[in-house]
Amino acid sequence: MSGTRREIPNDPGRKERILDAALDVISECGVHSTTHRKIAARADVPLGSLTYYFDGMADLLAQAFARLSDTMSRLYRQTLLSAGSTAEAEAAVVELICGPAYATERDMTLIFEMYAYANHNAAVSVTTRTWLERSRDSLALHFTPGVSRALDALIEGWPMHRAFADAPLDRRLVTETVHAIVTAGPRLSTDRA
Amino acid sequence: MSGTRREIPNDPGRKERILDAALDVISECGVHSTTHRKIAARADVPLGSLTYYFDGMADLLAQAFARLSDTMSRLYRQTLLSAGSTAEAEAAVVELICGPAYATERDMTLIFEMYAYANHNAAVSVTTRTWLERSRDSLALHFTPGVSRALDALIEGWPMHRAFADAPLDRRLVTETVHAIVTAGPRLSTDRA
DNA sequence: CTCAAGTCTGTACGACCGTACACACTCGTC
DNA sequence: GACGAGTGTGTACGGTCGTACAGACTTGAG
Repeated sequence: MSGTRREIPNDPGRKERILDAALDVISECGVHSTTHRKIAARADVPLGSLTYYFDGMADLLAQAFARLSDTMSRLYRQTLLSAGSTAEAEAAVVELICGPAYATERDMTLIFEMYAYANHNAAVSVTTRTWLERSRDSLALHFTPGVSRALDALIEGWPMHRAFADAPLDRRLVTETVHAIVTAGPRLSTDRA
Repeated sequence: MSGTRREIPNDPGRKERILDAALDVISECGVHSTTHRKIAARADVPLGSLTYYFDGMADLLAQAFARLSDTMSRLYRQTLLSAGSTAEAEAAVVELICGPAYATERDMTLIFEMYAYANHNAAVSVTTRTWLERSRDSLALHFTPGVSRALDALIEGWPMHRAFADAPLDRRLVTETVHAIVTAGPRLSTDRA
């Protein structure tokens, strides 16, 4: 408008492709052996692109994890939004814990990596905190704050065990545990939100 | 006995000091930026010692995490062994979730790092699996298998949230949730162990 | 003491990494 | 077509890393 074009990328969407490639590399190699070169190769972009779009490795990882967190939060919320009753919400929670849809092996690995890395990177730390808060907010659509907190802990902890156990989760046990917590709901104190 | 001495180290305990130093470095810097040199400096031993005692970085990390797992398992078991009744066992579980004794910031960070690294290292993967099994076995001293599994998930997941939340855990809520699960115990199926 | 056998270490090397930056390319404007 | 502002890239450099290894050191036996 003022004479010459501005800020018009030659290859739109490139940044996102790099972030997706980064998540792929992280899930396969772990943050500890993720490098610019591996990501560039995976995204099929030149090495220089990474320093062009991102301000160093820490920035790249932070944005990749932010993207992961966003994707997961959306899936999470959608799953709970689709529940029309408390009973359906309970089933949704069970699904989040047991179902392969929510926690693929890739996703679980990435979440582990994010939690670990968050302890050493301020930006990823707030991303993680935000993701946990959003989870709780989604649960709060159907449950009291106390129940939400308890279920959230369960949703975090149980797939974690599943990730390392050789046997699949016992769906009936999960269902009954969720129900026990929800049933105890009215008695669960909600000291602070 | 057969002529000359054998396998008598000049500096016994050195290996363990290196492993402790490694855990310090991991908790401070994360596996992703843990190096031989940082560990050597922290342990105040020459760089060459690390290659002398350990067969590469992966081996060093694996042994460090094995040491961590062992320490934690022992504390865990001791806490539950000291409970004389189901009520005391419940209190012990609450303590494990809320108490600062079990999950110091350093320990939580290390556990996160172990879980993340386990997905990329076979030896650490079995260490992690063993640690989870030992946790469940300790719980089984007081609870049915089903309840043990549910509580174990809670013990894993709740401190995880605590680690990133700004507010401390609501002890009353934890107590009541644990009680709800234990109370539901007889009804909790134990499909497979 | 002397002497091996075994324990340890200081140094150096090759590999790989992150990053900077000079240059090539693209495309709206004229 | 020519221009040039802004977009994107190939390469090369300094730095750090893991690791190998020649040799110094320790120690019990003779």
